[in-house]
Parts: sequence; C-alpha cells; structure tokens
Amino acid sequence: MSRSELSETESAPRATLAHVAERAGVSLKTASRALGGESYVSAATRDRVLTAARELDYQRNTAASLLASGRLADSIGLVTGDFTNPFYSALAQAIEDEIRPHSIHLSVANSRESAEQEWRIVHDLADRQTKALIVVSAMPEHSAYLQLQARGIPLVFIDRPSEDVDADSVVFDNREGGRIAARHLLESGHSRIAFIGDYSWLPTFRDRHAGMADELDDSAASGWRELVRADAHDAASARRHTAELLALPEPPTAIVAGNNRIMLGVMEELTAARPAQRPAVLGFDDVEWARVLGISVVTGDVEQLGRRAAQLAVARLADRSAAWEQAVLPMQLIPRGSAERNA
Amino acid sequence: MSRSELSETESAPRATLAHVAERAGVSLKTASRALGGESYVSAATRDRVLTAARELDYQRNTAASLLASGRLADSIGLVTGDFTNPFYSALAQAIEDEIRPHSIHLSVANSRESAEQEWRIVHDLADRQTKALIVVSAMPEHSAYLQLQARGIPLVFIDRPSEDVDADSVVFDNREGGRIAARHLLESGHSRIAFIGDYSWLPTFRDRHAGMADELDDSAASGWRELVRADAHDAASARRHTAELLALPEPPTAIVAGNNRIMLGVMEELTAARPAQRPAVLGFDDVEWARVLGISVVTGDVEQLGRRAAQLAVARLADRSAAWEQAVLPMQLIPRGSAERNA
DNA sequence: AGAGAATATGACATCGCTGTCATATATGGT
DNA sequence: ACCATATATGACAGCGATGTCATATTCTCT
Repeated sequence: MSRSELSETESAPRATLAHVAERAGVSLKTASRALGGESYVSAATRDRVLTAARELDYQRNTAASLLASGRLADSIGLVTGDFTNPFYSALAQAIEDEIRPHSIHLSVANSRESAEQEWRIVHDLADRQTKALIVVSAMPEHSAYLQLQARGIPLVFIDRPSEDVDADSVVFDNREGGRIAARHLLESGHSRIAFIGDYSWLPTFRDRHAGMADELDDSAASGWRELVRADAHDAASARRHTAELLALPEPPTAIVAGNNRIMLGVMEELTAARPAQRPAVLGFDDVEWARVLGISVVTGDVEQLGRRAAQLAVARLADRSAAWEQAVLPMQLIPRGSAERNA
Repeated sequence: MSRSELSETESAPRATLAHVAERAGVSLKTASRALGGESYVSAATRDRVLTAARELDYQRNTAASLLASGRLADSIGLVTGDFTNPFYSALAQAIEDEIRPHSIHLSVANSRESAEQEWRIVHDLADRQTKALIVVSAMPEHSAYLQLQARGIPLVFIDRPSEDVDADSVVFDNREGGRIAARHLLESGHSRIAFIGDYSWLPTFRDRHAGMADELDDSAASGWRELVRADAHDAASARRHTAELLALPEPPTAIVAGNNRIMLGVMEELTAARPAQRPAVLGFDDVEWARVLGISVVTGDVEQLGRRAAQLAVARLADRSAAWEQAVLPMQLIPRGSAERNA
C-alpha cells in the first residue's frame, strides 16, 4: 500500500476528504460535516468546503464512510434471465417493493439464461457489496453455490428450486398448474393437446409436464406426448415449434404455452399463419397483453413470489440458524375464452 | 464508537473476522485468506476457518473489505417509475448490459412516478454506495438535484430532460416523433385525430403534443385539440379516456396513445367495448405485444437510450470536467396496419 | 455584565479488513 | 544431503471516512 503524501501536487488521481479539508483550510471533521450535511457548520465554511470539493472533483469513498459510520450498506442481489421478460421484471419490482422499507437496496444482474454467465455474476455480486442473493437459476445443478453458503451469503432460489443444495426457495405449484391446464382443456373437449415448453431440464418444465401427464395420460387426449415440444425458451423458437405443429397431418386443437415467451411466439405464429383451424391457446404466466388478446392462462401470483423470496432473504440476514423454508405458492386458472374456442 | 473487547461472550451481535480467526486458532490474515479464497492456505486450515465462520454466522463487512483492498464497489443507481412498465425494464436491461463489462453494478429503485418518493430514493442511493445516478424523473423541477451534483454525484436524466439543472441527458426526439405520428395519420386520411397523453407537465408529453401541433393545426384535422386528453399515465385512466372519446357524438377515427401504458388501456377498452366504428390506433413506444396485435407505433431505440445514458454516466465517473452532453435519439414509424384501418 | 446554552471547530481513535513483507516449513531436483 | 522453490502463516500498517469528546466562540436572557 503506498503512502499518500498529501502534497499539493497538481494531478491527484482521486481527491480524498483530507485534500478537500486542506484546500478549504478546515479540519477533516469539519469538511466531513459540511459534505455530510450535518448541522453546526457555518454557512461560510460550508461553502468553502463545497467549493473545494467541487474543484477537486471529490467523491466520498463510500466504503470508508460506511465502515466509519457503522452503517452497513445492505443490498440484495437478484439474478434473473433477462429483464425484457415481464415475468422477471415483475419479480424485480415485487422484491424491490418488499425490501425498500428495510432500506435494503436491490442490485440486479441478468444471466441471459447462461449457466456460466450466472456463475460469473453471482461471484461478482458476492465479492462486492451483496449481502444475500435471490436467484432464478439457469444452472442445472447448484453444487457451486455451496461455497457461497459457506461464505455466509444467504441464498434464495426463486421460481426454480434447487434439487441439490439446501436453501430457501419459493416456487409455484407447477405440477398442480399442469393439472389445471390439462383439466381445463379436457373439459373444453380437446383431445389433441400440444405442449410447448421451456428447457427440458428446468424444474418448471418438468413439473408442468408431469402435471399434464397426471391428467392426460389416461384421458381422451392420451396421445398428447407426441405433441410435446421442449427447449423453446424464446419467442422465436416457440414460433417455429408452433409452425411445425400446425403443419402436422392432424394438428393439435389446443396448444399449451409453457411460459410467456412461448405464448408470445405462439401468438405471433398464429397471427402470421392464420391457419384454417385456429387452435385454442392456454398459456402459463399472466402478462398484460393476455388480457387484451383474451388468452386464458394458468398463473400464480408473481408479486407474492417475489415478496416471499425477499422476505426469506431478509429473515435470513437476521437469523441464519432457522430451518430452510420451501414456500410453494398455488397456481390458478384465469379463463378468458382462448382455450375454449374451436373446441 | 464503542470499544470491542473481543471477549468470548456468548452473544456476539456481529461476528468479525477477528472472532473467526480466534476461534479457528489462526491469525487474522490467514482467516482472511481462507474466506477470500486466496491460495497458500492448507486445506485443513481453510476448513477450520470456514467452520468457525459458519458457526459464528460470520459475514464479511463489505465496506471494510472494499476500503482495505482499494477496490471501489462502483454501482450506478437507476430510478424509474415502475418495472412493470416494459419501457423501464428494457431500459434497465440495456443499462445493465452496458455497465457490466466495466464491472459496475446496477441498483434499481422505483419512484412509482411520485416526486417525493423519487427524492427519498435518490437521497437514499446517494447516501449509500451509489456513484452515479440515472433518473427518469417524475419531478417537474429539479433544483433539488443541485445538491447532489455539489456532492459530486454524476447525474444523467433519461427520457425526460431537465429544464432547470445542467446535467447529461439522453432523450428521444419527441417533437419529431409527434410530427411523424401526425403525418402518418394524415396521410392515411384521418381528420378526427385524438391524442391521449401522459401527465401534461412531462417534457415527453409536451414535445409529442407540440410535434403533432406542427402538423395538425393547419391541416384537415385542425380540430384535433378538442380531442386531446392528458394525465393518463396508467392503463386504467387511458381506458376511461378512450371510452369517453368513443362516446362523443362524432368520435375520433384515430387515437394516438402517448405511451405503452396508454396504448394498453386503449386496446383494452376497444376490445371490451367493440365500437361499431373501430378507430385506428397509433402508439408511442414499442412493446412486444404490439407486434402480435399489429399496432403501428412511433418509437425510438430504447436499448440505445439506456446504453447511451450508461455510457455518459460511466464517462462522467472518469472525468467530470467534460461539458454536459445532451443526446437526442431519433424516433421512427413502425407501420403495422393499425393506423391505416378504417381511415 | 455574567452565566448558561447554542453554535463551530478540531484532535484523535477507530471501524474491519487486506496488502506488504518477513518468516517458517515442506518439497524437489541433483 | 543441500540448496532453491513452493507453500503456509503471521505481524503490522493503513485504506478514508466518522464518532466521541474537548475546546473555542457566539448568542441569549436575566
């Protein structure tokens, strides 16, 4: 560590409070008071300090400030796939709403659904100011997270639970969601039901798929498994899958879209292709435009999902001896007509 | 400041590295190495330290860590209205993409379009670790930001410029956007053109409105000013305005929606009300569902908007002597058919 | 005018951690 | 065996700010 001489050289890389104080001709503490907006500083002095600070391009060193004042800059990190996905941004909103009253900040970072990127980000966050992490993980297995836990950083898996690491998690009851979707379509008289889903290794995909199987395997729509398409995380690939399904000799009469990205792709294709027999559509995740388009969806309360995760993270910060909590939130059907059409 | 005795009392409020080291029977530095993942620590020692850390619920004090290591935890704060608005979340995404390579973090906070809340948030961010602020301001005037600048915190106004504070800003050319919208509708043969806009004090509203005036006041649609409705920031109020416009003796043949929230409200009302003469719709801001619904929009490149703002903030961090920059990005029409219908 | 409060300012230790440098022990090659 | 490396560990100072406490310097108000 190099010794700083406080000499009045012309090119100081970073001005420190000492420089400002020297320039303003006051003590360190007085300068601190002026910059910090404390009382008991005369107007003249304050002005001199502020001017000196401006002239020197002074920026308070937050780390030093926090350390000295004992305040700890709590900040929670949120790692999701991509904020252009309204599911994730709604999550961020809910979490921020929940933690602001605790005066905890939210740092966001996006993995773009890449495991490597996720790992890099998580490390970066952990190395810096983040006190706890809330993660929608794009990693198939999570043993790497063990070292974070060992470092004492609370971890909350959200939307996608971890199967190999003990940690708090908040998820929807996706299996039941799958059943609800299947039941609704069966009741609407569909017998050729397709499912376009996420990455097949995702717990959300697997659970929703399993739930549908619960209802469909022994039903009038028992041939459904031939109509399952997976690994469509973005709208473009969902669109391709849709086109493919529509081109089948006997196309599905109903399509279940595994998430809102997929729902978007399906709708884009249906809009563009205008098939003679427009299949019914049932989506997972609710989004604002589903209302406008009258698309029925199976969804959970995303705000709750986020808030619950934030609560767990905050609680962990205070007491990490508590037992892991696995919160499971219900899903429900919001019928809007799209799944009943053309039954 | 209280003196810590390092006594082996049972209820330590926060374990410090010294406690961990003591418990593991190693020096401070060795404990630091083990926790920090440095090399040159034997496996046995590392285990002992990690165990001690876990037992004591140790959390590294980030402020101290950053201070000692000289790293500065750069973090930029983004203040927007509400992340459920895809415009804002797209902005966040773009900013995050831009600053991550600089290993700067993004802290997000939402004002919910309340000036007071914005002020509270901004202060909070400034008091903590945030090095620079990017703000979509909900404040009609910004003199309050002067003290932040005096404190040396770079400020970038985004989407909504400030008229009273000198700072960097990045905005769209909204006036030209208004002209483009008006021209397009005129060319499509409309003569009763309505405009439902944001809060009337917003620069975005005023500029778009002015741009429309440029084209419409002396045109076939010169009566348009009677069909202007303002202060509809959310979908619900936009919906009410739409209903009102549709109920006029001579309803508009085209509606311009001042932003994506408003566009949503307009579409909801049109879907629900199914008017005999469905007016053409032209929106500001592009959103994913506008494609599906075939809604023509006037928009700028939101990703550029965010990236540019982030670049300015980052540049400011390095050199705050540069002149203020006012970046203005172009807007363009994306025709999708909705504005030409029923002309 | 003088006592007591309010206002201004400074000296100094200290927050909790990591960088530097010194030292000690293990390992390996010849 | 012996010296050169590689591996492990610790002592200590110092990061840049703020809290505490002491000390001056005004202001009141009798």
